[in-house]
Amino acid sequence: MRKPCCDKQDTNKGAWSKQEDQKLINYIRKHGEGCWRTLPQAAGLLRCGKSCRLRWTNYLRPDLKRGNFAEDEEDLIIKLHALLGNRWSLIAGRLPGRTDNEVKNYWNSHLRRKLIKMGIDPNNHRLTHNLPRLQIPQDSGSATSSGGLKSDTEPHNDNNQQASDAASCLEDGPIALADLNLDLTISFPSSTAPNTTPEEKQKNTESNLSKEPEVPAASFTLLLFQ
DNA sequence: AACTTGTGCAACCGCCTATGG
DNA sequence: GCCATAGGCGGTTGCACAAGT
Repeated sequence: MRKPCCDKQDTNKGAWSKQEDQKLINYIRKHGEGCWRTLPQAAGLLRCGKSCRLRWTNYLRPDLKRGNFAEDEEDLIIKLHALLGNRWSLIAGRLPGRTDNEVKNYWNSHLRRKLIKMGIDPNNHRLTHNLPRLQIPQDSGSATSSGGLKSDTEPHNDNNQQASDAASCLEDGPIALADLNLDLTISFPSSTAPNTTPEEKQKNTESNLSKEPEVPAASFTLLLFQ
């Protein structure tokens, strides 16, 4: 039913060459972003529009930071992930110069492991029952779980001192998250009924967020750290 | 030196949503 | 309201390189 986004047999795949990059940069400098479907032909590229968009947004955009993530960026990613789950584009939206792909990769390759090492389940940001090294999950669903804010109750393991720096905001578990939720609920106009449950509030908050990604990063961050 | 395993990252795929006719 | 299309998103893959044996 749906047509492919491009004629696959006429397009290049795989890594981009310098010439291709240059063509794309030149074209976008001249004509700006947009109309990705027709862009490849107009720019003289044998790529599909999606590929061009991805290359531009993830790699060629001039405002990209690149390089290692700073500690405060790490913290912010962890906090936002606890709040938003795998909504990488939303998370990346709060990190100037970072792309969703970059954040996602960094999470999967660094932060997930880091949390696991500290004995924190990266999916729900709660302390795990056992000592970390005894239960490194093979996969834990490959971060497929939607959200990461499951409401399964988990006793707080007071003996586990390892959950510190990066996860410090989550030391109090659900309580800390609830505070964050409250802040966010206040920050966005919402039709939420006064006596909605925390879960409902969370849901509403999330849907507001996904509908209004243009909320200024600064105000969001401020609220987040209040 | 050769091989294996692990890691990081760019890119692709398929699905979902928004939009316009 | 329905349909087609473009754009966007998250999950996954594949490759290059590093580290370990």
